[in-house]
This record gives sequence, structure tokens and C-alpha cells, in this order.
Amino acid sequence: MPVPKSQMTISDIARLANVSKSTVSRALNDSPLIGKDTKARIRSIADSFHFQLNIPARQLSLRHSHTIAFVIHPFNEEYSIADLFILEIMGGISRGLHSNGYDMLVIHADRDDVGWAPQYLNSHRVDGFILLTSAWKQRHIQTLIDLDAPFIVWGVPDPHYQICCVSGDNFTGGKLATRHLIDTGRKQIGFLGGPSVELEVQERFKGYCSALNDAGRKIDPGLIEYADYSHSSAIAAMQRLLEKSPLLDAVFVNSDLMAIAAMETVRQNGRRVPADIAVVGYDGLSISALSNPPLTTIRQDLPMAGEYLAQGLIRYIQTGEVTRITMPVDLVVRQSA
Amino acid sequence: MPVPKSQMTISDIARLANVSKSTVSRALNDSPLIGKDTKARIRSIADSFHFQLNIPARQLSLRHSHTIAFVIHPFNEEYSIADLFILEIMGGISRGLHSNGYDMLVIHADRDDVGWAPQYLNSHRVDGFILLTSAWKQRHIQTLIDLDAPFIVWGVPDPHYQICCVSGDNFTGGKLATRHLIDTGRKQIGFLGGPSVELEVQERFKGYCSALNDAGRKIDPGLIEYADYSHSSAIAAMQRLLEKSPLLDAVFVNSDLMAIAAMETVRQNGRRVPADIAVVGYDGLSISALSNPPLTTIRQDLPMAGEYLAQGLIRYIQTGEVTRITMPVDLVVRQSA
DNA sequence: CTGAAAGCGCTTACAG
DNA sequence: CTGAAAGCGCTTACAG
Repeated sequence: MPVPKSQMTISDIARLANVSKSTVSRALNDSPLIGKDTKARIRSIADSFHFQLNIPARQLSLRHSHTIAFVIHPFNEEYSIADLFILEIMGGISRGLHSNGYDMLVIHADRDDVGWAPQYLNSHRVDGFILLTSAWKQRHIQTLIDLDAPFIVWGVPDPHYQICCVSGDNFTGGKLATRHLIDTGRKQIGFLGGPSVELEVQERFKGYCSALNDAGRKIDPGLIEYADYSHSSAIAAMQRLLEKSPLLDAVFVNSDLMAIAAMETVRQNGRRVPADIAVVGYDGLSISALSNPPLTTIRQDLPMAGEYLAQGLIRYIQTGEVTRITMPVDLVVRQSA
Repeated sequence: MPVPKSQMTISDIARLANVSKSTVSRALNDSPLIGKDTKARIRSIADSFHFQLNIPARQLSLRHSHTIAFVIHPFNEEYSIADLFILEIMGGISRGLHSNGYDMLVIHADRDDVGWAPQYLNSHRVDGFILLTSAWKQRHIQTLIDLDAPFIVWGVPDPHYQICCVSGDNFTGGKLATRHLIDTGRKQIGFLGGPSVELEVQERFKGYCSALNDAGRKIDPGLIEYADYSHSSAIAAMQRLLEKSPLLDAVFVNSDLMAIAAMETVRQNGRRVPADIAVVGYDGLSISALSNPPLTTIRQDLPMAGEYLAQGLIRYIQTGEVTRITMPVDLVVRQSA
């Protein structure tokens, strides 16, 4: 019974199999040059010792690391549930990377520090980066462009550049949410958006307007408010909405976290969800099913998005093709609307 | 203005500085052997080109990767909020690793697959592992022990082995929660635990008993129930508790997620929180502040725990000392109790 | 304090 | 189909 020795090298396997290092290397890498039975024999020897190629040596020789950095910002209390978003997408990224033979390094970078990019790229520590646009605005993207670094983002980047990205279908999301509210008889439908400068938010707003137009309704500025995705900003925005428009009987909110805050605010004002005011959220994080009441929301398949991010980046690294994917969204009807 | 060239090596810097590769290497690694001004000169040249040492080459030469794997399980709907726990602790791990010059690889491993351990260790991809005991039971730990792999766990491991670990002070946590309920005049205080086989849960139960004893009260089996940390199991357990003990007026629940489920169940049974039944949770995840009503809970400083995990593992790798740390806990009083 | 040289463990033209 | 040899870019005794 051979004892696994972690310090074995291909030379050891070569000696054991009576072949050269080259042959072992090729056999282990499944090169078509090696004879079928030679290959099988070498592999079975390697397996019996639980032999694993030394990856740093391989990376040095191949000149790429086969590892990707997923860049996120340090944990922040105010956005904690938004971070659930990160976790759900990260699972998909990890799976997509792994099935292509890549590893995932996660980097927590400060919002205002851009040094991580050259540091990890020039040291050949990673082959590319995955980021979320909402957190990494233009400055970070620009740094990566200047470095000529391979990267892909979640979200809608500045259309100015040809950037790899995958994003949700924000227009359709906004339209589905609003139409559902119209179809269930709501008359004064509010829009509680994320930051109005974000393209995602603008698209969702267009969807909102489109649904309203289709129903022959007017857009009422008194029904529009924006917040910054934090819990407290959502409470404030919902409060403004309630005060501006006493007749409000529904609201489409741009994230599940903010929708939960909005429901709380509604209650605090002595009104009921959904009886008095219906609420539709956005994202479909697993937590949305556990809120009180369970949230009707626009779901994005985040694990799938993660896999697409991984695949898209790898394809870019290997072929130079830039991929731009829009993920479908759907409406999940629960009890808040 | 020098253009950063990612393909530069120490030989290029050596030529530029008119010294040998050895000297460059030593200067960049801050060796005391190199003269102060030579070092400064070399470093400023390197900086001006944004030069970064090739890390895979360095790893190969040094024979360790300076990277640690944080091992988690694939995302699972039922435990999604428990995963918030992961995110909060991960931030701390990342910070602790980074400040010691280590990188963090995250591995999503299937619950029943143990192959990741030899794969990442024998390939010299990582120097050690960080895991959470609750998810990684004996089989995973045993694999690591058999491999003689450096690792550290969050939670209380089998005391049989000398394993690096950091865990919360579960006894004190259980006691603080229960005492708070006693002090606020509750008479029939329930215990809704995680799996009864887990040492953490047993410690929390002991704390519960201890507080009750101190107050001269008896332990009533009709007030004890266990669940498995999932949302649905918590609902079922709370329902049983309510049926067994109609006079129940408080409950100490072993996680924030389960506490939120319990509060929902209380309401579904036509009772109010905290007026009829007070609820205390456990963990102090940021989400506990956002529940309805905001949850009174036992807080563990998870980011700090993450830093200790990182430090403890690095110390073990570098010196062989096994660290066992117990983190303090405290009571956060909000509105649910 | 500095340099020449060997070595870390792979991969891959090149030659057969 | 297989092997000898050079090369990937570092680090570090060893010698001065």
C-alpha cells in the first residue's frame, strides 16, 4: 500500500514507470502523443500515490495561473443583504471556474484603492478579474483598461467601451413588475429606484414607464423616488413617497433589501402590505421568500449569472472574444403584491 | 515616463540598476544584507516600472504558496441566511490573511466529497485550510488529519484531537440570553436549539440551564426543542414548542435565522412578539437588526473571528503551535425581547 | 555587502 | 511515440 508522499515529483513517477519526465508530463496532461497503454500505466502509478502536479511550477512554465480574482469590497453593515447577492453569484462563479479548471481567488479591495489590479496581474498571480459594476465604478474599470487586463463585469458598463459583461434584463424586469401591479388593480404605482445615475436603474425606470404607457397611464413625478440601495436610504425614500403621494397604493422597489425596508416603512405609517400598498422587489435573493410578508419580486438567476461570468472571462482570455450577455428575468408572485 | 511592462523580470531590473539578480531579489525582499542606498535605488527603479515579482516562480522557489483555502459548501436555499454568516466571517479571514501576506482561495466543495484536500495540498496550491465545523463534520476533519494538512476550524471540534480552532463562548452566550429573559420577567422560557449532537449546542444548553438554576428554577423538558438551523425546521420546532407548552412566554433560539422563523411562527399562531412571547436569537448577523421586530440576540464578532482564524492558521504553519481561541459574546438588546 | 551558480518542478520545441 | 535539454523567474547557500 503506497503511502502518499506530497513531495513526489514527475521525476519520481518517471523512475517508477521507467520512462522520461517528458513522457510523464505528457501522459498526465493527456497529450495525444503518448501511447494509450503507456499513458494508462503512468496514470495508474500516479493515482496510486495520489500524485498531483506541482501547480506553481506548472504556472511558471505555462505562464498563466489558471486562477481568476473575484473582487469585492469589504463587508459593510449598511449593505449586508446586498452582500447576499454576492454570495449567490459567487457560488455560480466558483462552479463555472472550477469546471473549466480555474481556481477562484477572492480579493477584498477598498473602494478607493485601485492598487490591487497591477499587483495581482503583474505578479502573474491571476489571469483576470471579475467585478460587480455597482461597487466598482469607472475608476476601477479604467484602471483595468489601462493595464490591458482581462476582466468581466456584472452589470451594464459604459457602452463607450467594448467590455465583457453579463447583466440582467433590467427593462423587462421593470416592465414585468409594473405590469403585475397594474394587472392587480393598483392605481398609483410608485417607483423607488437605486441611484438614478446607474444605467441599470435607468433601464428599470424605462420598463416602468413602458408598462404604464401600455396601460394608457401618465408618468407622475410625484410617484418617483431614488435611494442608494442601503436600508436607511430606502426608508427615507419610502417616507418621502408616502408624504408626496397619500394615494399611493403600490410601489416597485429596485432591490429586495430596499423592498423590505419599504414594507417596514409602510407599516410604520399605519398602512398594510399588501392590502393598502403592494410592494414588488428586485433580485429574488433567497431571503425574499423569508420576509414578512414574503416578497413578490423580479428574480434574476444569480448562480447562472455567475457561471456566465466565469465562462465569458475564460473565453476572452483564451480567444479574445468579448461576450456581452443579458440574462432573462422573471416575476415571482408571493404575498406582498 | 516608463511604461509598465508586466513581463519584466528581476533580470531586467538588475540590468537597469547595474547589479546582479541576487541583489535585486534581496533588495525587493528587504533583506538586511543589502546596503541602505543600494536597496533604495533598486526599489525606486522597480517602483517606477510597477514591477511585481513573479509569484508562481517565487512559490516554486520558496516551496510554499502563501495562499490559504477557505472551504465552504455550495449555496443552498434552505440555509441562505446562515450563509450570511459565511460572508461576515470571510471578510475577517481575508483581512487577516492579507495583512500577513497571504491570499485567499475559496473552494466550494460538495458536502460528501473529500477529494479537495489532497488535491489542493499535494499540488502545493495552498498551504492550509480554514473550515467551519458545522458544515464539515468529522469526515472532512479526519481527511485533513490523515493528510497531516495544516488547518483550523471555526467551532468546537472533537476534543479528542489537538486541533487549531476558534469558537464562540457558547456557554456564556446561552447564559446571557436566558438571564436576560429571566430579568425581564419571563416565566416559561423555551430553548430552541440547533442539532443536539453539536458541542456548540450542548454548551448553549448548559448556559441556559445554568441561568435557570441560578434563578432557582427547574429545567422543564416540555420547553426544549431542537432543529437543524434551516428555516423550515425552525418553524416546525417552534410549532411543537407552542403546542407542548401553551404557557410559553419566551424562547432562546440558537441562530438569528431560526429566530426569525420562530417569530413568524409565533405570529401565525396569533401571538405577538415580544408582548406574548419574547425571542432572543444568536450570532448577531447584521440582518438581525433589520428583522421585524429587530431581534435581540447574542452577538459574536465574526469579522474578528475571521482574523483570528487567519492568524491562528498562519502561526500553526510557521511555528507548529496550535491555537485554541474562545471569542467573547455579548447581548444586544433590541425589540424582540 | 555583492555576485555566480545551482535548484525549485514543471513544459515543450527539437531530434530521433 | 519517446527522450535529452533548455527555459519559465525566482531564492539562497557559497564564496569573496
